[in-house]
Formats: sequence, C-alpha cells, structure tokens
Amino acid sequence: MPLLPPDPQPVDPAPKQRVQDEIRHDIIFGSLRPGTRVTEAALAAKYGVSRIPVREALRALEAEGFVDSKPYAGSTVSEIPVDDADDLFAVREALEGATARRAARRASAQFSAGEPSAEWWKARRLLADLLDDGDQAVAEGNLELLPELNIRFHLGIADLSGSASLTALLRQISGKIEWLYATDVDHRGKQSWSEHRLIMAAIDAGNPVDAERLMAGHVHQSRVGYLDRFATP
Amino acid sequence: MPLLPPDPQPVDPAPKQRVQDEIRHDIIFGSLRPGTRVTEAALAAKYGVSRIPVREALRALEAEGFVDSKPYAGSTVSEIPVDDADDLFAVREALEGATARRAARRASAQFSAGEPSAEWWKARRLLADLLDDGDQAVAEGNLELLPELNIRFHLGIADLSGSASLTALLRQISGKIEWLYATDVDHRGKQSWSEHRLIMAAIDAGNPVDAERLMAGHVHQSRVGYLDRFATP
DNA sequence: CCGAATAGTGTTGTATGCAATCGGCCACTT
DNA sequence: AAGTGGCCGATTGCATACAACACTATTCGG
Repeated sequence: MPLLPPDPQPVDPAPKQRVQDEIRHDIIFGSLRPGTRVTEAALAAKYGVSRIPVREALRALEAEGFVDSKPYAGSTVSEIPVDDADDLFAVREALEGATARRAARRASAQFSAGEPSAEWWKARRLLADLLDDGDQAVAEGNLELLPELNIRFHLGIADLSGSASLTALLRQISGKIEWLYATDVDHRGKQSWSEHRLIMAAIDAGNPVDAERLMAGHVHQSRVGYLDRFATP
Repeated sequence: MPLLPPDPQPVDPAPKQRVQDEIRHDIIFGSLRPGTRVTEAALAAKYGVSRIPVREALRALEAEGFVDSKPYAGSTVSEIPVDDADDLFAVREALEGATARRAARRASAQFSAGEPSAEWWKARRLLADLLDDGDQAVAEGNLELLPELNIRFHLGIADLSGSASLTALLRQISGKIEWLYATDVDHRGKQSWSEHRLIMAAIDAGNPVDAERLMAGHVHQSRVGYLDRFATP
C-alpha cells in the first residue's frame, strides 16, 4: 500500500505562540477554571507538540499572572483577582489615558513628517477593521464577540502609541481585567463599544487632550459598571 | 595527575532563576548595553549551564520587556524607554498607592484576626532587614547600594499587600524605572530613603489613607526629580 | 492504634541532538 | 557595475532522554 507524501499539512507557523494564546484564551474565556492543575505532559498531548513549547508558554503565562508555578511541583491556574478589581481598574485608567494621549501625539507627528510609516499604517488599518467587526457584531447581536474584540481594540491603541513598554503593561493588565468579566458573558453593551469610534476620532485628529479624556472616561465607565455589578467593596 | 572528586561545588539551587536574575541585573545596572546582541549559546557558556535555562530566562525577560526576540533571529537588549519615563511614573504612582493602601489594610486585618500568618511575618521581617541595610548604606555613604535596595523595598511592600497581580505589575514596571536611572549612579539621596520608614510606619499602624498618601508622594518626588534631571518633555 | 521514616510514583528541571530558518557572501546575469 | 539568485554558516525551535525533586501511601516501630 503506497504511502502518501510525507506531510502536506499546512505547516504550523509558530507552535509556541499558538499554544500560549490558546491556553490563555482557555483561561480567560473558557474551560480552564482557577485552581485547575495543568501538567506540561497533558497540554503537550492536547496540542500535539512536545513539552518544550508548552513549558515556554507556561512560563510566559506565569509572568502574565495567569498561572502559578512552584519548582518541581507543577502549575495551577491562578485565582481570578476579584479583590484587586478596583485597583487594577485604577492602574488601567492611568495607563490607557497615557496610551491614548501618546497615540494622538504620534498620529499628528506621523502626518506632519510627510508620509506615515508602514508600521503605523498597518496598526491603523487593524483598528479600522476591528471597529467594523465590532459594529457588525453589535448590529447582529453577537455580543459574545465583544470581549475579545475589546481587548484587541485597546491593545491596538497601545500599539499605535508606539510605546513598547506601555503596550507590554497593558497586555498584562487588560488580560486580567477581561478575566474579571469571565463569568459575565455580554457584560458591556453597545454603548461601550460605540465610544471606541470617538476615541479613534480624537486620535486621528491628533488631539491628545481629548484622546486621553475620552479614553480615561471610557475605562472609568467600565470600572463603575463592574463595581456596580460585582460589588466587592 | 589525580582527578579531584566529581563536583564538591555547593549545589546550585535554581539555575534558571539565578541566570534570569543575573541577566536582568546586568541589563539594568551593568554591562549589557541596549542593542547588544545576546545569543543563547554565549550566555549558556558564561553561566555554565545548558541552553534551556538560558532560553527560559530570555523568554521571561522578553515578557518583562528587557530584551526583544525575533523567531530564529535571536535576541537583543531592548532600548531604555526614556520616552516613556513620565507615563511609567504616572502608572507607578497609581500602582504603588494601591499596594501601600492594601498593605496597611492587610496589616490591621492580620492583627485583628489573632496572630499574623507566617508568610506575613516573613515579608515583614524582610522589610525590616531592608530598612536597616539601607540606613547602614546611607550612613556609610555606600549610595551605590541604594538602587537595588530601593527595588526590593518597593517589591516588599507589594508582597505585604498580598496581591499577586499588583505585585507582578510592579515587578515589571519598577525594573524599567530603575533602568531609567541606569546612567545616574547615586541618583536618589538620603532624603528619599528615609521616607521609607514613614511609609512602613503608616502600614504598621494599619492606616491605609496615610500609607497611600505617603507612598504616592514618595513616588511622585522621584518622578519630579527624574524629570528635572533628564528633562525630555 | 498512632506516628514517623521510607519507598514509590508522578511531575518538573536540565542536557543533548537534530531540523527549520535567517542573514550575509559570492558568483552570475544583465 | 548594479542587481539578483542561490549557497553556507550561524542561531534558534523543537523533540527525546535522563536526573532531581515533591507528594503520597505504605510500612515499621512504639
């Protein structure tokens, strides 16, 4: 019986990154509940890779605060930091106010210096698509898509700010905050999403003051909304 | 010539952690300048371990924002985020205000509920030693010891707050901020260090309001001092 | 019957080897 | 001579193999 050619499967571009994103997604939105014990071997089998990529993914997720590891003892999914909710939102307000302000500054700088750079256009284009996707989701009532789109929008703004260190911080904190909403599926409605276009407009207009104010207010609204819902004072 | 017995060296307790701390220390304080290309093999040889612990350390440092890695292309030391200085300080004010406040709350909670837990005592003890070491360094004029002690004090307060997620965030941001001071050896003087005892006292007194106010003011002072020195408006 | 030392099992930590990929150099073409 | 294509060294990504350690259960002594 003739063997088929070795492996015409589409080559997996980056196993480690894929594994890391999958596990994080499963923790934030899905199946991996806090306290669950996760072993490298099990995850390796689940994703069809060896332990090494899984190890690296777990280390990264540990740095992001989603799993706790003890040497030779294994890893477990962290507890959702509900007690830190208010503080996390406070830090996020400061952080996202800064990213929005810087994004607006950078936008005007890009245009005043001739043609914007390629990477700027790429980031801006991504945001345009995200806004469209979100609007479509709202129009069709697919509110369950919003949490993921929401993260990506805010990270997109951070990218546009051009600050790697602020983006890294936001990546860490926004994941946690989205995690807080884990049990609440359609927690933020159409109102919250529509504010994104206002923020985007302020950035495009190169208006740092409005961009920061709108973003801080936007974040503050979700903070208040969260605390109203899950009052843990 | 007779061979010595195999390896009477004191056993290395945690190579990966040690390597990671060493590299980060070299980046923040020492020899590894931004833009330097770091290869796994070279670091492995330097620290006498195989590539795997080095890999994991580099991944962690990448998550912390100290190195940039591209797949199959290698890693380089990141640029010092001088442009983000003001924003990083702003975020840090919000963050450390929160940790100090929570540390004070937790302190009173520990004592009101009978005997404090063992881990609380351990963290508190560490801070006591740090404060003594810092005072001694100031008294003897060893100001070059202060940056490292400073990081550890602030992280110690975060530990005392009992919030893992806030501690993780601070770990990331405080490293960057100390990095900003890299070129300036004795940047903060005796005044700044002495404020630490005031903060500690407010926490021990279980006074969240004072703890937050003092800590925020303390951080704000270093922010102002930094911007005065390296004005990049 | 109970406590403590101990062997067993499972999991992580590290080392080595090989394959995939990137960057630069050189010959070749136009 | 400048641009272009392909080859080669260097480096990382991953898989397999083994060693070190933590946790559990079992057994032995009291």
